[in-house]
Amino acid sequence: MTVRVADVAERAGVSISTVSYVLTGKRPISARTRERVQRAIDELGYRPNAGARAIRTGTTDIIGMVIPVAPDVRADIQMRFVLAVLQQARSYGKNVLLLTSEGGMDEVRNLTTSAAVDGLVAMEIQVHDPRVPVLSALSRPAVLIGTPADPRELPHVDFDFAEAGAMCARYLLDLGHHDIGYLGQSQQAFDREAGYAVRARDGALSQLSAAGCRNAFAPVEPGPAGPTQALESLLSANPDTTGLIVYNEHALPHLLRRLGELGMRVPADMSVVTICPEDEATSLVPPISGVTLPAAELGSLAVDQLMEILHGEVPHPVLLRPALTPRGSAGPPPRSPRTRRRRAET
Amino acid sequence: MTVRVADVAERAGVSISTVSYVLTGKRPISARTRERVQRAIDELGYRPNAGARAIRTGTTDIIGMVIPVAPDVRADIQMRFVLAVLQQARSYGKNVLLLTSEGGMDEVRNLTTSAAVDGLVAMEIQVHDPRVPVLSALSRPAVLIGTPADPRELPHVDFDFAEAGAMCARYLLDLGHHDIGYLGQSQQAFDREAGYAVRARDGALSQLSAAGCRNAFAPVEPGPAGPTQALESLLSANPDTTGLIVYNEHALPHLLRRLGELGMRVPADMSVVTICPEDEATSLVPPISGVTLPAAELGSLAVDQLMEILHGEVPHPVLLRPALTPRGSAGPPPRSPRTRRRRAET
DNA sequence: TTGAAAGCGTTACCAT
DNA sequence: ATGGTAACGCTTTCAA
Repeated sequence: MTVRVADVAERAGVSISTVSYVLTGKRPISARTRERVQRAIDELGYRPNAGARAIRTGTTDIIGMVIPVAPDVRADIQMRFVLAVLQQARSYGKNVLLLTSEGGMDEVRNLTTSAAVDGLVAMEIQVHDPRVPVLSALSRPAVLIGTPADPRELPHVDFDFAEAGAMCARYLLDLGHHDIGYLGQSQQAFDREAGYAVRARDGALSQLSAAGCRNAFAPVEPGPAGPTQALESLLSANPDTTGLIVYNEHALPHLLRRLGELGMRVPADMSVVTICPEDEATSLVPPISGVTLPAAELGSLAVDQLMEILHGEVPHPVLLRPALTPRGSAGPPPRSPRTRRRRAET
Repeated sequence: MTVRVADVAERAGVSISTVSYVLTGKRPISARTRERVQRAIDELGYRPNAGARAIRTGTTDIIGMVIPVAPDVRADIQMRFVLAVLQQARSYGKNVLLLTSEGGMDEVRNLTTSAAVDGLVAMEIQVHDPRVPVLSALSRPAVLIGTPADPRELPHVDFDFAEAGAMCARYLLDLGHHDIGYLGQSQQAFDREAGYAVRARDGALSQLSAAGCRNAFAPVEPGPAGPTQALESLLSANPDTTGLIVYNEHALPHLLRRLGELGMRVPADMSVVTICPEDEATSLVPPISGVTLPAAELGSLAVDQLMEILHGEVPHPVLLRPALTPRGSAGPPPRSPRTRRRRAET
């Protein structure tokens, strides 16, 4: 039924170990022998048994990817990370086992202790993440996508969300805006201190405060009403708001619709900048200026870093620098705020 | 370094086999012995080595999930299937290895032949899918999410997309519409004959034709312009169109915005029904009536079916029946088509 | 109710 | 350049 090395060896007329060495390439084999073995392998359709190999080498060529299933995490954003990790893993000949951290880290611990995975990549890291101490106590390396409070705790790759937020703020400030609102992730995300959510907000708000400018912040709840409510909250805190920083992919379409309903044109009456993946920003009407979230790159780098560690190297921490791409959704503030408000209220 | 059964046995003062039997529960163990062994396991933090177990039992407790990476497949829809499969697999104590079928099925074949997975779930099945013969030739069972041309080829679970399309059509027909357009998936999806895309469209269009009603079809390309162009194409084919069937999640927000720009109110001037996951439909403004796509249920059922097969049972094919939920986005057609068109053209 | 020992299919050390 | 064989950690048959 199942083809083993012994079958290949017999057919090729060589010893078992020779077949193994042909497979691993760990010692020189004469061209003729290799060719004969290869033919036997092809003819028999032989593939080395994964379990047997794992037990000998202590390696499974499987990377575990720990994803949370928080209901407020946008599935498509999450999928970008997963696909990037998957693709990069495959480029190293590794496979990806998908793991949920809901219901505790027991499953992750089990799979690691049972040597089912060579290493781990974990995403959606919180500033004080209870999973981080668990991960660093494991016998296999783990790389975080995101930065925990103590950055020395585990190797990680991240995007400079604080600078991304600050960059959005400076962009609007440089355009002459003085009344700027920040629409962020859901309250839940802030409650659990999701790194990206808090750092982007703090980066933006501290930049705005430093410029002595009036500013307000509102989280955006999931659901169609969330963006509308959040916008309302910002406008009632400061009716003269002329610029919005939006870091919430779900919010953007609803926000733009709502602005339209209020008679506010983008960017004539309201400037909008965002932090989100490039294609999300360009697929909106109008396209939204902003900082590109390099989801795929982060996933890819996390795998690179894990592979370095597995090869015994000491990885360099990675913090990707943001860049802002203008797409025409932000301009100078309107001359007369009152005019704008009056029109909006009609 | 690594804790083995022998360590547990020694600590508990029993034999290796006793420890193993405590673990597998395959033979009666006295309460006292079991307790002692369990304590030793806990104290040592022992977990059975996955590779060693796999080599003995011929089972890895890993399910492979084959996903395509077609650029026109909505990532968030795909993620629903993946998460559902993941969650259901875990309820059986199984783990999920994520596999891409881009670049051929070699990887899938390798992992199966090397006994790395116990079985497979494959999604995004095309009517004539080159992956299906590969999957049915494997030594491990595979369950499809979707129906191939020859349904006997492999076990599968599916949603009755033809009936879903027909149901949308009948709903609009019953409301009195006679001029109905169908906005479908991307041309790519139709080119590769993605099961859901072609069956939903054919189900809807044949129902419309049977009712002797004028109808038109347009695929919707990805990108912000796609929905607008598709709508234009439908309206130029039949300017009197009063009802739209939309099976393209990406299209809905842009479509609604465009209808607004054209001065067409939903449902007063244009009725809209859709096939999509429930939360997508309810998170739109206005909420869109339509058939709920049971993505999570399909993923879950696929795993159930795979588990049945792995337990030696013969699975029953599953074809979920659609149901239409009214949400107010469809109503009777406007009295005078001309009036509507004139207003729209202003 | 428990123990001893024979494999499972591979890799890699020690030979030749 | 190639071959024999011990070992990896576990499950399970055979014995007691």
